[in-house]
Amino acid sequence: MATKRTSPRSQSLAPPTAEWTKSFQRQLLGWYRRHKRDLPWRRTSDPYRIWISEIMLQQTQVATVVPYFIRFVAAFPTVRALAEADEHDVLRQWEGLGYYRRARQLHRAARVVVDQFGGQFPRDLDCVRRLPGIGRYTAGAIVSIAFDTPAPILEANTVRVFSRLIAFRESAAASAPEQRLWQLAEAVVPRRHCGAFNSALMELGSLVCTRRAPRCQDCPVSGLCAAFRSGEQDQIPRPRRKPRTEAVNEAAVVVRRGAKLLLRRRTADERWAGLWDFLRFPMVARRGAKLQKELVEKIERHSGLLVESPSHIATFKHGVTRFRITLDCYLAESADSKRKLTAGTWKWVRPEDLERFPLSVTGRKLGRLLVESQ
DNA sequence: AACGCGGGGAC
DNA sequence: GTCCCAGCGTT
Repeated sequence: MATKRTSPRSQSLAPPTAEWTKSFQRQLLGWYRRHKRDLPWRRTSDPYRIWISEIMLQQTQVATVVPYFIRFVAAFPTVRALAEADEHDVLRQWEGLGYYRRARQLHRAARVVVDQFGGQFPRDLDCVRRLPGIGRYTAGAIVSIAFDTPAPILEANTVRVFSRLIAFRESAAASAPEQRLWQLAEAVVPRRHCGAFNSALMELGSLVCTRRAPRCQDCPVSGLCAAFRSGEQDQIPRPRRKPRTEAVNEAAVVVRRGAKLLLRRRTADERWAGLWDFLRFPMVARRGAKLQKELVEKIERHSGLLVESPSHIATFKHGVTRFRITLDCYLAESADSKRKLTAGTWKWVRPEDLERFPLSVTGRKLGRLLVESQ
C-alpha cells in the first residue's frame, strides 16, 4: 500500500546512517574492552581453536562449553591430530555435549582441511562456509575472529540485540525478517576490528541485552536503541511459538552374557549416530505379562538373542528435542553363546571397559548403575 | 518453511 | 515445570 514506506515501522527499519553506525561501533568496542569475559578461546588466535569453539557453541551455552573446549583441544591440539583421530575417540571427547553430528562433521571437516588445504585452515569465507557443519553464522564468526576479515554474523544474541536496536517487532524465525537482520549485521560490521566487534555484539547480548530483564542502565548503546526509547525492550523479540511436546515410553535393555554386556554402535541414520548403546526401543505395554512378552520379542528382533524374564533396574526421564521420554531400564541374561553378531556394530564388553565407549547421557547413567551395583 | 538433533542453564 | 541456548542440514 501507498503509506507503507512512510509508516513508523518502516522508518525504524531504514538502513542505519553512517553517523549512527560509527557511534555504535565506537561505543560497543569501548564497552567490550572493559567488560569482555576471559574465555579460553579468547586467549588464542589459532583458527583451529576458534573453529572448535564455534562448533561447540552452536545451540550450547558458554558455561557448558568451557570444560569441553579445554579437554578437546588438549586431546587434539592441532587440526592434523583431529584428522588422524578415530571418530570413536572424537565422540568420546564430545560425550555429554549433545548434537553429536557436530562432532562427526567437525572430524570430517578436519580431514578436508588436511587433504585439501594442507592442514592450513582456509581464510576465504566461501571455502570456510563449504566445510561440513559450518553455516553462514559460523563461517562469519571464524573468519572475523580468527583472521579479522570483515564478515557479518547473526545468532541468538545478535538477533536479540539487533531486534531491540531497531524495535523489530517481527518474529526473527521467519525468513524475510531474518534477511533484514542479516542486512543490518552487514551494514554495521566495521572493516577493522571486526572480530572484536562481532564478539562484542554477542557479549552484549549475553551480559546486558539479555532475554529477560535486560540491563539497559548498563548498556553502552542504549542511546541508539529504538526499543529502549519506546520502552519495548521486554516485548522484543517476540517469544517463539512453542512446539507441542510428546510423551514417549522407551526401554533400554542390558543384555548380559557371562561377565559381558552387549553394546551396539548406532548407525548413521539414527539418533546418536556413531555412539554406542544398549538395546533401546519404544514400548507400548506398560506393565505385567504383556510388558514381559513385548520386551522378550523386541530383544530378539533387535539382537537375535533369546532371553528370559528381563528384570527392571531403573527409570530415567529425559528430553530429546520435543519428546519427553520415560526410559525404563532392564537387565536380561542371554544363554545363547553361539549367536554371531556383526563385528564392528555389535560388541560384548566388560563393565569396566564401558568407559572407553562413547555413550549417550542415559546410556552412561545406566552403565554407571551396573558398575556400581557389582 | 518446518523439523530433527541432546543436553543443560536459568528461572 | 518453562524457555532457550555463539545453528546446521535435510525435506
